[in-house]
Amino acid sequence: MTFGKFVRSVRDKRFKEDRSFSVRQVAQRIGVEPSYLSKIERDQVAPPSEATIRRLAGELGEDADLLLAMAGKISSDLRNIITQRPQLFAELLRQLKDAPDHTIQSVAREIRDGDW
Amino acid sequence: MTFGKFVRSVRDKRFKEDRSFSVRQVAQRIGVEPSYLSKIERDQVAPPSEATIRRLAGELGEDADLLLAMAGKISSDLRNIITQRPQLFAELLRQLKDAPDHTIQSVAREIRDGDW
DNA sequence: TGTCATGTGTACTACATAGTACACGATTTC
DNA sequence: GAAATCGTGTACTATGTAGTACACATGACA
Repeated sequence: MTFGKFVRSVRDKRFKEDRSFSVRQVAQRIGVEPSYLSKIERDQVAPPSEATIRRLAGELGEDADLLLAMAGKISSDLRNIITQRPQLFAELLRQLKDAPDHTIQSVAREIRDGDW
Repeated sequence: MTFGKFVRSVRDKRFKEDRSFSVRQVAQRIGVEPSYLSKIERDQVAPPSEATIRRLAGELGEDADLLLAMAGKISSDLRNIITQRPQLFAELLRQLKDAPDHTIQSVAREIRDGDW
């Protein structure tokens, strides 16, 4: 599923129950031209900037990290975390590349619970 | 330390013992114009592309992830790892943001040793 | 049946990215 | 002291990013 198709499918769903989720009105609320949002949803142009993706995610009630990932981007706060200690995080991420989801989850949970 | 100053300091050190580490010769080996490398080293232009940074790191014997981080970039393979499972890795990284180095290291080691 | 909102096509723009090409004066080397 | 090598200044370019502005045809609806 491309970025555009996903956004369109989500907005369409919202639109069915709330007429304020038209291309025009959503575009206005997130601060872009309707024709631009239309092109984005049909993958006629590349996904928008991180800031615009965030506003779109907020408006549609979707996870910003997920939308950013679909756009091939990484949240700038995550980039900052990594660039602070690049070698450490590079090694960790490469180790976790093929780890099952539950492994990553339990590592995160154990860190959060302070078991380290 | 900026990207440019760091590159210059490393290349200068190599140059002292090996005359083939001049701006001109390094530039030629990594496939860019000498004037461009000169500008990079004096921070007169933004750091080069990921591909060029990788060639430069290889040539200078420095860690590519470190040089990329100094350029404010993230290795594309790491970006791929994250965008495959954005929510999972986003949570993990935010948990690890303020963790001490040894915590991140021991997590990586335990994953590698299969203790999960 | 006229008006109103809808989605979209076309044309254009400003700024960033990632460099090249070439000339110049200074320094080194033979 | 001529030739080669050095670093750098200036000018230019192609492509990508992130959009705007406006017109148009279509369909809803009152």
